[in-house]
Amino acid sequence: MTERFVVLKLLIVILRCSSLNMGATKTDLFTKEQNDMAAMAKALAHPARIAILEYLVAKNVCITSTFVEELGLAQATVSQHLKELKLAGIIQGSIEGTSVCYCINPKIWKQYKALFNSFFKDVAPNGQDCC
Amino acid sequence: MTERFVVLKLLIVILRCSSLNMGATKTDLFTKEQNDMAAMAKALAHPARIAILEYLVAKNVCITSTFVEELGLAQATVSQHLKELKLAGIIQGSIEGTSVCYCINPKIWKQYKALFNSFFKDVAPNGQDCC
DNA sequence: TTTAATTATCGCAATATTGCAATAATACAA
DNA sequence: TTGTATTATTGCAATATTGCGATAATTAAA
Repeated sequence: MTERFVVLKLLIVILRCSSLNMGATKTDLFTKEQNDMAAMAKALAHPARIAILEYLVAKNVCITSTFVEELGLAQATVSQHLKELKLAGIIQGSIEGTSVCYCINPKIWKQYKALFNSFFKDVAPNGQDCC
Repeated sequence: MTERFVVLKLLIVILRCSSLNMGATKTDLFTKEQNDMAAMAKALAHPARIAILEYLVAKNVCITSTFVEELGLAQATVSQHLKELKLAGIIQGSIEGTSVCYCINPKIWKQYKALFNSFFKDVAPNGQDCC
């Protein structure tokens, strides 16, 4: 009786989990705009990537080895963060000898700026309680 | 000879990993402002949380059960996302009977708006190559 | 062609996030 | 007090992210 119940529960768990993708974000529940907005935020969701972007905005260009010195992270780690930013489109790299020179992608940068700006619409400055 | 080498390598790995915090973000390498900016971005880095904020901006107030219907995620999952947004300070909840009524925290919302806006400084619209 | 310099990728371990069922906690009504 | 409705928390599994050593790939110089 109790045994049967346990077996049944186990089967349910197995069925549920074997239908896969457990633990991953359910992107299909949301609009493309919402998923894109979240993806943009994710690209900014690490202090190293914030630091990289701030540095590029201030200095215009920078090569990987300088980022490694500036950030204090291992070369492999920095390379990965740069890859993510490049994948998000917000920076671009051009090969310069044995180095790679990175800079902001101005077009995508402006898109980010515009989308974040329109996301943060003005809200009424109501009091402490909502309802 | 080879054996000694292997043992030494193992020891190095153990020492390195036992100094702990492996896999976690190295926040101490960055400024408070950079960590804060990344944390704000992280709060927005999920489509469900984007959807929640958009809904609140549009409708002003909303209770948990409505979010559950709107989002199509399980109640536990929605509750967790609301908790994260509350922890980030960007929303606030007030108990209304057996429900909890959520709304944007206008003060923090404006802070987010201002900080994202000042993060996306204007960049020169240079060409394809950086250097 | 060999060597040096620089960057990208692989493989692994640790931590973090996502999602949900089950259950606990809370507030109201009967 | 007991039951009902709603929300929060717990515990677990799956996936994602972070970090880095080792190594491969790429480019320029010798």
